[in-house]
Amino acid sequence: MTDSEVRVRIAPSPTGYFHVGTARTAIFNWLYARKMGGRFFLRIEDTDRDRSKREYVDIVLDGLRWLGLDWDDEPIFQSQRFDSYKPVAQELLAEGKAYRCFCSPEELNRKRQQAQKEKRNYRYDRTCRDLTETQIRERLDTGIPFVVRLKLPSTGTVGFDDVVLGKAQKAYEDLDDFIILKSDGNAVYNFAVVVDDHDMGITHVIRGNDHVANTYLQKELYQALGFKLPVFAHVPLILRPDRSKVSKRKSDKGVTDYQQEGYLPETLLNFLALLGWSPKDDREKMSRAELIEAFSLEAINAANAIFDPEKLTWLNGEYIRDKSNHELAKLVAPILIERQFSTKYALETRWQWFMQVIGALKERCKLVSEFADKGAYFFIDEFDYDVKGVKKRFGKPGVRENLTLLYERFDNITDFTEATTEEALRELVDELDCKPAELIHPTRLAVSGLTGGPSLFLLLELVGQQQVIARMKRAVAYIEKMGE
RNA sequence: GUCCCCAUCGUCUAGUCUGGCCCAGGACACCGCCCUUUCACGGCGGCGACACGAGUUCAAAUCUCGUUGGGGACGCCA
Repeated sequence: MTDSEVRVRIAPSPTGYFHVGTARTAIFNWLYARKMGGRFFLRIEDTDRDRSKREYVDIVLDGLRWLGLDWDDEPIFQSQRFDSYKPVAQELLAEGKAYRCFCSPEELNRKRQQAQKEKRNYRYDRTCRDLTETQIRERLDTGIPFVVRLKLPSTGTVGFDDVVLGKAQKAYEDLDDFIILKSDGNAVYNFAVVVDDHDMGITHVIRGNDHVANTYLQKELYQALGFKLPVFAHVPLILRPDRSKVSKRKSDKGVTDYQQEGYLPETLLNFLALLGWSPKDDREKMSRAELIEAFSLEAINAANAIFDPEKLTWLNGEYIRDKSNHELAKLVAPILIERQFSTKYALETRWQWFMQVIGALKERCKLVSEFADKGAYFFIDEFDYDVKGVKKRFGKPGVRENLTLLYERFDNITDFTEATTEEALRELVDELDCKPAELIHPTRLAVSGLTGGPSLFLLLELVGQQQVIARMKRAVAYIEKMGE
């Protein structure tokens, strides 16, 4: 690694859910690395065995891959670095910058509750900070478990420069001699992060602003250890419409959910990149390359942002319309197969037709899954009629007769196309001396079950002569039954 | 509760650092109109914000202070 090289990382903890906030932080880190010609690393923070499961790691990895956020080198697992922390803590202990604390969790808890009761702000009272050598020996010999705490000054302030927030500072009085090593000898998050970031040569720490409180503590560690301080950039949080933090517990959607619902990776990448950051011009739709080109840490906002699902959906519609029919067909096929609307074989043998169907539906779909929702009738014959549509289109007098006359004409067409079906319908319109709409709407409902959709004549051609006639007959029978 | 951070349309934001070009620009959503066999797409137009109060200044969305509101952190979790 060279001195000038930018090295950033995303450090997710695998909880079985790929948080949009994590994804957005990953995007910012990735964009910055790619923009600066630097390196983007992945570090899995899996030291909490209770919560971290192996298969959960894949959820994060798959999500990152799906978004196209390629990371450099192999991911680093914090759980495999357990041994790296202890020696560093020993060093701190030896230098008198840290000390052993023999206070029991119960005792601490009691004090914490007491403080809360008295409405005081709780801080560790530093009971063990000035234990003599012999006192420490005694306790060690008795086998009392201990944690290691970092010594902090009691007066003055800590501060750091943040690219997003500017200067942030806090009084030492509000800070604790925090624990760096648990009684089981393992590192606590704030300690592990500093050691890891240093060992990985991280130059820029770009993370959510829910970490600013940690940063003051971590800065103390950097100083005690003589490590070079990285550049900090605390990015705003993503909030739900009710302004609270997006979370799995509130059953908010994760990246995986958006993927499954039919959102495109380029949509999510683009949308998330624009939450808390802006290119400073009017661009809303930006490609990967444009995002990299325009990105800068300085342009990141300090204010938290609310996730607007409607805007996300709009953007997705934009991206869908940009895609070729072939690309979309490839994305829609698995959904059709999964819903048993079609089979792989059937789609492959009618690929040209399938692409036409996709083309007909394209500007009406904002989600990939909508092609299956709104175009089911292209693949299956059994569908219900839209309830409102039935009232409006099948309820009028003469509809049954007109539909009958029309399908008879359709039956006589030798080359059943968009043009010939239109010709046949318009001819009948002339003879009946009615409005085109009087035939068009009931026919659409009969053939598709819906009141809206692609141009009727294109729709007829794509559904095919036999199906069209069969469905119109079915509709006539249905209307007859209605009348009874 | 304590500490920290934040504050422009309902939402995402430009403008704030480097006061005047801003009676505030764009986008989503919403509402109209146009296109049209429907639904969409597209085009055009509309609605809609500088949280409040002081101060500094010839001039404040922009600077300062306060108030209010919102968020976050307060674990031998990460």
